[in-house]
Amino acid sequence: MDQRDSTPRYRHEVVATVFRVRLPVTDTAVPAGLTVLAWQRRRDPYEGRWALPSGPVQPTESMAECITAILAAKVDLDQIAHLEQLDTRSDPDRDPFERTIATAYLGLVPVTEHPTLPAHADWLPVDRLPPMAFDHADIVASAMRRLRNKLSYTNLGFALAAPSFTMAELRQVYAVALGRDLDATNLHRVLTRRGQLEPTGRTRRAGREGGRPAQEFRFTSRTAEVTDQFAVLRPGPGSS
Amino acid sequence: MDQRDSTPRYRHEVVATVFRVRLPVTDTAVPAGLTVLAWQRRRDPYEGRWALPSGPVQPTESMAECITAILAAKVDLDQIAHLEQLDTRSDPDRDPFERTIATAYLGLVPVTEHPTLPAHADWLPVDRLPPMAFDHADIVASAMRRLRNKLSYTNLGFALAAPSFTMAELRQVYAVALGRDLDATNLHRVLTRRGQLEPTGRTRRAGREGGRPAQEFRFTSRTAEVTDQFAVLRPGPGSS
DNA sequence: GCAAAAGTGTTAACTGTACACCCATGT
DNA sequence: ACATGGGTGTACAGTTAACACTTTTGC
Repeated sequence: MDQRDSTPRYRHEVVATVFRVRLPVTDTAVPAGLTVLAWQRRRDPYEGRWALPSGPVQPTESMAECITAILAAKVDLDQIAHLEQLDTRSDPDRDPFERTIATAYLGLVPVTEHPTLPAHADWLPVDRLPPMAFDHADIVASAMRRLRNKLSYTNLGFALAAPSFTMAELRQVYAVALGRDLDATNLHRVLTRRGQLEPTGRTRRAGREGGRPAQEFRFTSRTAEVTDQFAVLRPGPGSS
Repeated sequence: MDQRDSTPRYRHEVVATVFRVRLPVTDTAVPAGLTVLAWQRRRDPYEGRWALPSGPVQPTESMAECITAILAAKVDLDQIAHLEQLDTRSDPDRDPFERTIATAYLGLVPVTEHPTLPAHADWLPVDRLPPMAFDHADIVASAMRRLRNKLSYTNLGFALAAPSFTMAELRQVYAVALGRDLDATNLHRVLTRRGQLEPTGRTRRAGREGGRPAQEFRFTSRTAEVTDQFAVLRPGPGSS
């Protein structure tokens, strides 16, 4: 703050970690799992390696505008249901070409969206990532931790699920995103108690093998909200 | 990533939000409360206003090293018990002089430490902040939210409290940091169950007005750890 | 003995998991 | 009718807030 003119300048990038749930498809070898949007680099450094979408911040735009513009080049913007900032990486050697400070973002695309990707871009399974350029593998790992935590205490599920769904479908989405199975009954109870869920009134037709038709639900809000106060040291129920 | 040579460069700063609990002192007008380290600017922009410690990232250092160096100029480094990154601000107009991207950090100093501050620096009460330079008031607000949340589900209390303390003292520290009162009994139970607390074996002498002598406690760990898994959608106790 | 402060125990509320059971539909 | 899957209810465990009660000290 004191030597304003002798201050060094740096390249500053934003890096997008966009997740999408891939559901299991019956009679298919395509594995279910969480996937992340990436593209294969066609120049040095790290030519041939997979990398997250990224790009430099332009002089008149904020990082939020920048990440938006970068994602617009890969997918349809309406398909990004949630976007939030993660941490900023500043290791001087993280870019072998020139020092670059990078701010990571977390983006979420609902299962129902199927963006037409440009060439050299694809959805990679997070549990079997190929070698990634720069520190991008580490960025994916930290974005995943953030997503899994936030699924627990926020309504972030809305950004992964379809606009309307049955509880069985929602359970599948959560199971894939969390990387473990969970009980649809209890998921319903928890989300309902928090006021995250409401029935659409419609009902699905039963499958070809019979079974009771499922109710259709939707999330009450489609913007990010904290719906569960952290577990402890909270004021009692009486003091709200 | 594509136009490597036409990429613009920016000043990049780190900004420190260092909190310290000020306990109530009997027979004194000094108000108890959470305080934040700041200094009064002596040059434009925002001459005369209060600002958080900040400074530009140097070419060969990471931001972590940079924030450390900046704080070393204000306080003793051993006195910073915890330091973590917050969000990064990129509004093109946040610095009227020249575009500057800034990464905020959260630092914590225990109540027992009384750093000798340089001239024009002071601890400001967060609930009665004077007008601040740049977006620093907003940074303080977001740092406070982070601190208060983390006190609930991590062992971060160790960074605010003394090395050893009675439960009454610890309750005071938490009450000031959280901005509301809480029960020493329950605080003890919660922290003990999580394994955050252990008795030192020593015991304090009673006050001059009598009363049972207090046990002395300390935190079992003095590095940041998440001690409470988020409340929900967790695997059951049986599946661990 | 009495007041003051620390520590213990008890109760009630809330939240989440596990699981048995009932319900609606297609064949 | 019966298999299939959706939905409801119940039991249980874990965690926390609230608060009365006991213990230990100084005066």
